[in-house]
Amino acid sequence: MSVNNPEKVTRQREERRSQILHASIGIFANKGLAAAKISDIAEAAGISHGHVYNYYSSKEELFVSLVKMLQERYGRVCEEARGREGNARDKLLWHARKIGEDENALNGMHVVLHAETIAGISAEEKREIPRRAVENLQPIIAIVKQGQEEGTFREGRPEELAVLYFALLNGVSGARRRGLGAVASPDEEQLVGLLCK
Amino acid sequence: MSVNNPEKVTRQREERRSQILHASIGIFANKGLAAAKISDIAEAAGISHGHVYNYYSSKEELFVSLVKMLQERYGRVCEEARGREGNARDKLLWHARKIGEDENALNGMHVVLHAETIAGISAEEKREIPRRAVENLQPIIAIVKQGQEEGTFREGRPEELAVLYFALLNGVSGARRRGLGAVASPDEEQLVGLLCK
Amino acid sequence: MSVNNPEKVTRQREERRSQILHASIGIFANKGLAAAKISDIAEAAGISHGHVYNYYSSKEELFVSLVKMLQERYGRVCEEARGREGNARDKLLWHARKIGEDENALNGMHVVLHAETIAGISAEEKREIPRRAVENLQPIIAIVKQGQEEGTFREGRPEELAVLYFALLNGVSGARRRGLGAVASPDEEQLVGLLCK
Amino acid sequence: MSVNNPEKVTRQREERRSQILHASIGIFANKGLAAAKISDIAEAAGISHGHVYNYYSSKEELFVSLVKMLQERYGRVCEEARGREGNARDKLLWHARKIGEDENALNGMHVVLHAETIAGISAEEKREIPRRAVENLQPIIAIVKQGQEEGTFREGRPEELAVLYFALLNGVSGARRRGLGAVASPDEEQLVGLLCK
DNA sequence: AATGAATGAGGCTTCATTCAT
DNA sequence: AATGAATGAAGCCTCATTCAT
Repeated sequence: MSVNNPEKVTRQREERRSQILHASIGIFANKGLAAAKISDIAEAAGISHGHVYNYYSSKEELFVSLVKMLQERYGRVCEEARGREGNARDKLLWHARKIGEDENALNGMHVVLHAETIAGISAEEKREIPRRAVENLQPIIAIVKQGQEEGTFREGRPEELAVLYFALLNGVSGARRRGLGAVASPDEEQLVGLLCK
Repeated sequence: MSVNNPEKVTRQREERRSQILHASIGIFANKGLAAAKISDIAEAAGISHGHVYNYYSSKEELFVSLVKMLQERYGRVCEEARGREGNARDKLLWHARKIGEDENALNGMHVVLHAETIAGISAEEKREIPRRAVENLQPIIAIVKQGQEEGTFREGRPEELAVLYFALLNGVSGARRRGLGAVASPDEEQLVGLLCK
Repeated sequence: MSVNNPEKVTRQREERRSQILHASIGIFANKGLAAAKISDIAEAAGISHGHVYNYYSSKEELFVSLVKMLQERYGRVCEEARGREGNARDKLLWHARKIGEDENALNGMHVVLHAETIAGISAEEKREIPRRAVENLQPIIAIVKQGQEEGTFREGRPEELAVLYFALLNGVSGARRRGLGAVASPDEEQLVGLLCK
Repeated sequence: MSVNNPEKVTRQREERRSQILHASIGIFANKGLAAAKISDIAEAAGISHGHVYNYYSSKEELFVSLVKMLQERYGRVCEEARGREGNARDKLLWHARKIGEDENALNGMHVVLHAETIAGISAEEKREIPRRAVENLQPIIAIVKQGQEEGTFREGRPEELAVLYFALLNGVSGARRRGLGAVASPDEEQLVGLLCK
């Protein structure tokens, strides 16, 4: 069957690539690139370790593919937030909740944040990562501008507020990933509230 | 000399331990425990790789010692901030600047934040790390309480505001460590300002 | 094939373990645990050094497995000797010849004899080794008793004669392994003869 | 003082060499050449590890010196046994007891017996060791001949009986070094008795 | 003489990657 | 496609040896 249906073959191949990629998020997030073993990822994906190499030529390529996918996915969420109906506060709240409720997204941020400092990936890819990060910040900047125009957001350069928002998002997700969640786990409303007057 | 002066020998030994420890901060911060090579650290410390083992019995012990030292040092800064003269805003500003101006402190936060999720360290040490993290949060919580009493800080549970402050500190230091610093680099005044009305 | 036949896979795995174990006898006998290199053993087994670790988790585990196997095999020879038809002298002669003609058995005695004094193996295993050694002495003791009842063996506590026999077996095999074989190489008949009147 | 008395300096140097040599017997006997650490030996000798190298240029040289010393000492005991007054049985009994009561001598046999199979010593030294061993066997052979002439010893080639005696001596000392001593510990009278009618 | 800090060669072990099945 | 046996590069760690004091 698959022999006779090249389109289906391609689709199945894409699905398998995606399966491996998603299985690797938690592994990379918890262990980092160096400590993550291909066999860990294969096990999480439910395949043999050798089979991973039929889809990705190396651990680094898998990692870079993952980072790219995560950044693009995160970028789409940012774009979607900006494009929503309503005021800036609601947009940002929707964004924070969208990220906060998705464990993969939280883990993904973690993965991405460490990708740049990492050895073993090509220089070109290393340049792409912060470029996409800056690109992904634009919709947030736009939302902040809207909020300032609406008079609900704090004053200050929108870029800086956007970075602070991103820092909060990461910091809070990190705190949850660790022990501080037991002390206090601020919700998204508080988080977004900090940017408002 | 060293034969005749045991006190000096002990001190020199401590200095060498400290030298290795400090040399390792940047390495661990940039690469993580798994990717950091003992030979990297030895090189940064200006000694041979074998000599490291005259001071630390393993890479893991070195890492755990570093995390402990960094947490204690961070804890002292937090305590000192709380104990200072003046209002809560000034205390927190002093704290943020103290951390922000010290590259080792920033790198150190990064090291510590990833220590807990890491394999290869004893269960006991793993428990100690979040315990010390929570302990170190107490002075910040106290400052937040003071700020709320003074009427300058936002309302909300002090614990949650303290966690948000910590998240901001980390997030901003992380953003500086990476490419976002080029877009915008919020200063400490803005950072602390978010917690104020 | 291997995919479809789990029984065969298991058997092949056992065979490979056994292959490594047997290859290691000569290495350990000639060099001892500390001086024996995993790469020596791998080379003797005809595989790469890394592959050894797919079958044994460490050099020590391999060594302990070897000692255990050798003791059990030696024990079976002792049991078989006791269970044979005939008088005590013939039984012991058969035993001495069985051991003497098998280079692996001779090397094996050598390995086992040094296992107990060795560092780097677990306390439990260290206790097991002399226990099995004593257990393996029992059939010899029984043969000595029979010989004394038949009136052909020397008087004395059977345990002590059995230990003397064991000492002779080892000592003669050791002498052969070394230079004294050139001077004189007593045969099994002489060896067993010493225990007889 | 020592500056002014070169003879005394030489003597003290010899004493220190001897001290190290004797301290090393137990270490080498228990661990073997490869596993014995210079620091173990230095500790047993009560000096610093670096100081050992003021007396021996390498671990191998120390080991070879030890083996030589032990063989010569053993040779003197053999010679003395042969030269004693009395019948062969008493001579051999005296010999066995002399060796048996001296822990260093027992450990020493153990050291020597493994010296030949060991790597890391020069080819010339490797040839010397069995040569001295054969040389040391001569007095025992002479005693055996005397015993056969006296009619108290078993028949057979004297060389072979001497080798058997040596095997017994080693085997019994080995059994004592290990667990079999708990089962039975044949005394020298029994040991020598085996060679007699 | 005596110490122990320092070096680096070498062996153990892991795991990314390949490849026969 | 899928498996896992097999390889070997690379990093941890030990310890023989050197050397400044």
